[in-house]
Amino acid sequence: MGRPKTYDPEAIADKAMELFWLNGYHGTSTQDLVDHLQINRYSLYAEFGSKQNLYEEALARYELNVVTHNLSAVECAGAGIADIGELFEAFAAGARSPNSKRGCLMCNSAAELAPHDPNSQRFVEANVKRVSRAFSQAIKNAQRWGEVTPDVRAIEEGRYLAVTLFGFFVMLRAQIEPKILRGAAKAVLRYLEGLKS
Amino acid sequence: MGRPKTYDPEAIADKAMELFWLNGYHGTSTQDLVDHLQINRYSLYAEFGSKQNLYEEALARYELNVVTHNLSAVECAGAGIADIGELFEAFAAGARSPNSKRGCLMCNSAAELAPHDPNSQRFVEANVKRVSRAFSQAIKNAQRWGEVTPDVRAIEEGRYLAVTLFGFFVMLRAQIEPKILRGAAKAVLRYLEGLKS
DNA sequence: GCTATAACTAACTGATTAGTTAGTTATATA
DNA sequence: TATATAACTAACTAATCAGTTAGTTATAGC
Repeated sequence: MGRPKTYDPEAIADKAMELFWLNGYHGTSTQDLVDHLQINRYSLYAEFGSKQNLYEEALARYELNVVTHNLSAVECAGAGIADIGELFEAFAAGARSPNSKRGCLMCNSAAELAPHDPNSQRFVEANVKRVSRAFSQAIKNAQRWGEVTPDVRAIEEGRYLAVTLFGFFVMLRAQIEPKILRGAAKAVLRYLEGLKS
Repeated sequence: MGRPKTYDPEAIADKAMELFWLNGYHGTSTQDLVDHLQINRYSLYAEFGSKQNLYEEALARYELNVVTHNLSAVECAGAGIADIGELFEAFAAGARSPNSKRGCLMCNSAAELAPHDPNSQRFVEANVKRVSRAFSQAIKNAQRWGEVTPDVRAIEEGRYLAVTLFGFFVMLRAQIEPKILRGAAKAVLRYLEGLKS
């Protein structure tokens, strides 16, 4: 009963995610949200409670949708070294493209909010662990079928690749010259080759 | 002539740098600056013009003092592979230490302001290039005295290391579990060893 | 069609934002 | 010691911040 909502809560959260992703938490005002989301101020607060809460909703949806999409090839059961390399090449290829300056919402949140907001910190840390595990799992896969030598420490290498990926995200967001990322990606590929022998 | 300043402009800029470093640009209000710097509101604006201007002053001083200090071992003429490794080990060792959550001001600026502020972007890009060059120069040094094989592409590897270092900074700022950075640092050391053969 | 319910509109709150200004005070020079 | 100069204090501005509220409207169930 009662008047039905004229908005779709998930669609609103997705649009909020886009705004926070591009402009950051402090760089996105509630007025920006009201202006760009198809929702009025009252309903925004009735639905999400606070700006902070909506931001956390955005982080959750980013993890669920964007990260899952970006990591799909590396997280799949048959992932190997080539899939890791292609991930880095793809991000390097996107340098200074229209959407690249959004970087990664988790990375942006790490720099802007994580040191002062425990909730954001947990989201970021969970994301880092997920990415680390995805990489190390892909390396373990490659070890299982003999592509990578058994002496390689998959967990440490996975953490290393995760940290490096966050470095790529920072470069994308700062619109650093593409040649920097292309050079870095080439080095990543050679490093990955080195795991094989 | 006229009444003398009761403050030291450089000391004020340094304190501003500390605040921006810890809390970010949007996270530091002019009131915060007035409260924590030994300067009154009028003089703050008379001396620095605007918050934005003071922030750029802070970036410049960070580059001049902090970055120069952190890179000193790698930028010196006799730097080699060991100096690069020690740099990463030192940052990894600082994970979750009191000051580590400041991360790196250039990295924080990259995530918060660079995509929307051309001036900040230039500071960040210049810093990335400086760090890249420092690493590649150290690799070239090592090649000159035969520590590193001549086929290693020093420039690309330097860019790679710079990107990875920014990844470390993000992890420090987000207070990620120390074991992640320790694992990553170990992998960096093995990677550096790999340059030798 | 009546009524309970919940979402709507739009104006509002007090706090905080970056930045300014009028009037006061301290010093170097003459 | 008189004066020009520049930094000081403290109150002020208009805009914006996140969040609230009173009154209106649309719908589902009866």
